Amino acid sequence: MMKRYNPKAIETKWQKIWESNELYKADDKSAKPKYYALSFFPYPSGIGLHIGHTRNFTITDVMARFKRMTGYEVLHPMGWDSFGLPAENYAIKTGIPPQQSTKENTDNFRRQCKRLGLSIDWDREFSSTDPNYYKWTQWFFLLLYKRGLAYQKESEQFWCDICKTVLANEQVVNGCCWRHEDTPVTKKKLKQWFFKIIDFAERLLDDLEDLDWPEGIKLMQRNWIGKSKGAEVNFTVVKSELENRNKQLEDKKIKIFTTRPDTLFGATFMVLAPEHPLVKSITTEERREQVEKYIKQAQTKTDVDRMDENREKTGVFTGAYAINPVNNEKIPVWIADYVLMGYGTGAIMAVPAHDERDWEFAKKYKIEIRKVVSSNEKEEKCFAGEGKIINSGKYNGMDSADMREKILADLQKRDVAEEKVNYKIRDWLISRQRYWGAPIPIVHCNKCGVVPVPENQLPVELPPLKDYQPSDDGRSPLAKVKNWVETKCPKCGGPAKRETDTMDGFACSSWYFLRFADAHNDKKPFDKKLAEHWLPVDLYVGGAEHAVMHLLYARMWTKVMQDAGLISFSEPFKALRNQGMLLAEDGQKISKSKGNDIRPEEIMDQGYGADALRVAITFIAPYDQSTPWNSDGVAGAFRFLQRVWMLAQEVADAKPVNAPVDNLEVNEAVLMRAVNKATKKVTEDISNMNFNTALSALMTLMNEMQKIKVDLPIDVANSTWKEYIKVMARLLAPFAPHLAEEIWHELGHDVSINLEPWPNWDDSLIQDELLTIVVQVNGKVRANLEVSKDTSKEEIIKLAKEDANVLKYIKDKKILKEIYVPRKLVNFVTLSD
RNA sequence: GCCGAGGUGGCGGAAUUGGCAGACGCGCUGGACUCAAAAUCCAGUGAGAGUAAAAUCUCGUGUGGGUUCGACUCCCACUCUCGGCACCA
Repeated sequence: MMKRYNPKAIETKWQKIWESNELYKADDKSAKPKYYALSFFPYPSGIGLHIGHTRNFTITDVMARFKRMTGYEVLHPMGWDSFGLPAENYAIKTGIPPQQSTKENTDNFRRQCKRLGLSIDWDREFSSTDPNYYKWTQWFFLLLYKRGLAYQKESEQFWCDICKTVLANEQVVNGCCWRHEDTPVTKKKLKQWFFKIIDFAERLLDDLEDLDWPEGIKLMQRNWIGKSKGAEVNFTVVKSELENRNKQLEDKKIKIFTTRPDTLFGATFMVLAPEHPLVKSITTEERREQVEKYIKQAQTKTDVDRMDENREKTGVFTGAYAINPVNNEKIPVWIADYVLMGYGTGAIMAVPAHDERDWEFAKKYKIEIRKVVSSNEKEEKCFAGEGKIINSGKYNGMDSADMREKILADLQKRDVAEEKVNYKIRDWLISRQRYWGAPIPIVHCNKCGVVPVPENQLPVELPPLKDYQPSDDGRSPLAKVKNWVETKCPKCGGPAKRETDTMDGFACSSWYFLRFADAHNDKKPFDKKLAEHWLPVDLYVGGAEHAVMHLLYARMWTKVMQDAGLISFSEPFKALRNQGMLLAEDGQKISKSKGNDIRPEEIMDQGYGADALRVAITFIAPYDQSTPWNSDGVAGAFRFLQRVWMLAQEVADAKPVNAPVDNLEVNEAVLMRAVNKATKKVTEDISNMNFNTALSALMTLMNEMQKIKVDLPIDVANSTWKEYIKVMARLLAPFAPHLAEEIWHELGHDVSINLEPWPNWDDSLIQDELLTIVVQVNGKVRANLEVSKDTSKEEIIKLAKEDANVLKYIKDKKILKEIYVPRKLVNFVTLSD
C-alpha cells in the first residue's frame, strides 16, 4: 500500500528536524558568496499572519532556498516591529500591558512563520520593543543629536485625534491619518523633535539613480523630495507709499522664489502667503480691515479644508505696491492662501499668462495678463510651456530656457537675485505623545537646558504603567509617571525632567536590517565588519505602501551611519521588489470591517498544509501583481503536489529488482529533453522571480513524466527514472520544501535537499528532434509541417509548397516573396486580389 | 488636473520580446470507478460556420487608425480600471 501524502505529518516532522539541525543558520564565516534576503519588518498584530504576510515571506523564502542551493550563504532573518498604537490602545481597553500582549503576538507570529516552513535563521530574531534593541535606537538618536541632525522646534504640526499624537508629513494621506483613513488630521502647536532629513535631500535624490528598485517607487521618492531649481528675486516695496506711514520700513524687500525667471516681464502682481511676516507692515490703512479679516479666515481653515476647497482661489489686495527689478514697473501686492508659507519664501511673483494658478487668480480679480512667451495656445488659455520670448525688452527672441540663464546672470550682477534650489520635503517629525515607543533619551534641566542622556545610561527604559490613557493636554501618558519623569541632570546633577515623548516607530525600522547582521552585540549596535559582510540587503520585499516613509527614512539613517564611519556603504537595499496586493475572492480590498479576510492558518488547517499554500500563493499570478485570491487554487496546488508525491512513492516503493528490464534506454531522449527543458525554464524563471511560470513548467514536467511513464511504459525501479524524479524534487524544493525533503529522503538521501546543489541542464539535449514549421500564405496559417531538425531551408520551402492546403492558396498566384524564419515559419506573399 | 501601471476565454493568468494567441491552473461538461457520494483517473472546453465525423473556413487580445509579409507585442489618437501626487511658484 502506497504511503498517502499527509502534509501535516511530514511538515511538522521536517520543521522539527530543520530546527534542531540549525539548517538555516547563516554562517558569518562562510567562504561562499553571501545573499541577504529580507521581508519588510512586520508589525505583529493580534490577528496573526494575514495572507499578505504569507505572500511576502514566501517570496523571500523561495529566493533564499533557491540561492542556498545555487551556492550562496544566505541570510534570511525575521524580527518584529512591535512598537505601535494597536498594542497601546488594547492596553487602554483591557489594562493588559503592551509588553505582555506584544509577547503573545510575536509568539503567535513566530509559530505561524515556522508552520509555513520559512527558512529563517531564528537565532537572529529580535523585537524592536526589547530594551536590548531600543537601547541602540536611542543610541542612534544621540548620534543624530551629536551630529546636529536632531533638533527641537515649536510649530504647528499635524495631529490625529484618534491616535492622540502628532504625525510626520509622510504619515498624512489625503489629509487624513495614515492609520485612520477617514479621520482628517488637525493641527496642534507643540514643541517637537525633528530629524534633519532635508540635509540629505540631494543625496537621497542622487543615489536613487543606481538602485535596482521599481521605477514607480523611485519616482514617488523623487516627487516627495520635490527638488526644483530656480531663483530668488528681490522686489522692493514702493517707497512713497511707505514714507507716509512708517519711515523705518524704507527699503523693505519682498523676496520671491521662481522656477521661471524668464517670465519676469510678465509679472503683473505679487502674492504673499497670509502668514508672511511682511504682511502687517506693508498693508495700507484703508486695506487693513479687509486684510486682517482674510488672515483670520485662513487661520481657522484647517489644511484639510484648504484642500477640500474646489480650488477656487481667494485673496485680498494689501494696498501696497512693489517694483519689478527687471523693468521697474510698479505692481500690486496681494495676499492669498494658495501661496504657502512653508515652501520657497512664502511669496511669489504672479505671471498669469504662464502659470495656471496665477491665471485663475487674475481672471477672478481682473488683473492684467501679459504674455511674454509666445505659443500657439488660444488667447483664452494659460501657457506654461517653453517658447520664444516676447514683450521682454532686450531679451525678445530668445528661447525661454536660454533667457533663464541670461536674466539670472544679469540680476545677479545687480545683486537683486540669486540662484536657488528648493525642496518640497520637510524635516522628519519624530516625537510621539504616546507610551508604546522608544523614549527619546533626553533630559530637560532648568540650569543646563536640553541634556542628552549619556550612552552608559542607556537604555532609558519604559516604566510600567497603571493607566495607559493619554492625557488630554496632548502629552504622553509617561508625563504622569512622576518617579520616572523626575530625574537628575546628567550634567550638573540637579533636578531635571525626562523628555516624555517617544520616538516614531519608523525610527526602529530605520536600522533593523543592520542589526540582523550582528543581532546579539551588547557593546555596539552592530560590528562594522559583520555589517559590511552581509549588507546591503540583496533582495528586499514588501508592499508599496512604504514607498516614501520607511524606505526614505532607512536610506537617510544609512547615510548618517556612513558619515559617522559606522559603515562604508550609502544605500541599505540594493534590490527592492514590491509584492502586489491579494484581494478578497470577490475582487474587493480585504478589510477588517468587511470581514472578507483570508487566514493562512485556516487554509493549512483544512488539510492542505504549508506546501500547497506556498505553491498556490506563488502560482496565482506574478508576485508583483494585485489579484483576487482563489481558495480553489489551493486545492489545485495540493492535487499537483499529490501527483508528484505518488510518482516519487512508486519509485521509493519499487524494490530494486536484479537486472531490471531497462526499456528506458531506447526512449530516454524524450524524457531527457523534458527534464532538461524544465530545469532550464525553472532556473531562469526563479532567477527572474517569475515564480508562476516556474511552477507551470514544473506542472508540465510532472504531466509529461506521468504520460511517458504510462506510454512506454517505464519500469519505476529503473535507476535513470529515479534520477529524473530526484531532479524534479530539487526543482520543487524552493516552493514545497517539506514535500521535496521527504521525497529526497525516501529516495535514499541523508543530507537535506536544501543543501544539495541545484540541478544543471544541457542545452544540446533540449532541442526537439522534430520541428513544427508553420506555413503561412499572406500571414495566415495554412499548414503545419513536421520536419526533422536538420532539414534545410530549401527542403522546407519545397515541402511547404507541396502541401495540399497551401496549394489551394498559391496555385494560380505569383509568389512575390518567401519569408523563412529558421525553425519556425515560412510565409508566402502573393498578390492580393 | 499631473505622474505611473494596466485592459487577453466563464475566472487567475501564458506567449521564446514582431512569428501557430489562450501554456499552466481553476471552473464547467461528459465518461470510468462507486449501492451512492466524496476523492481519484480519462476525455473535452475562445466564439461562430461547416462535417456523419474529420478536414476546413471566418472572427477574436479595451476602441479607432497606422507601420509590417506578419502585431497581444512597435507608432499615433481615444477610452476605461487601478495606484500615487495634488495649489510646491
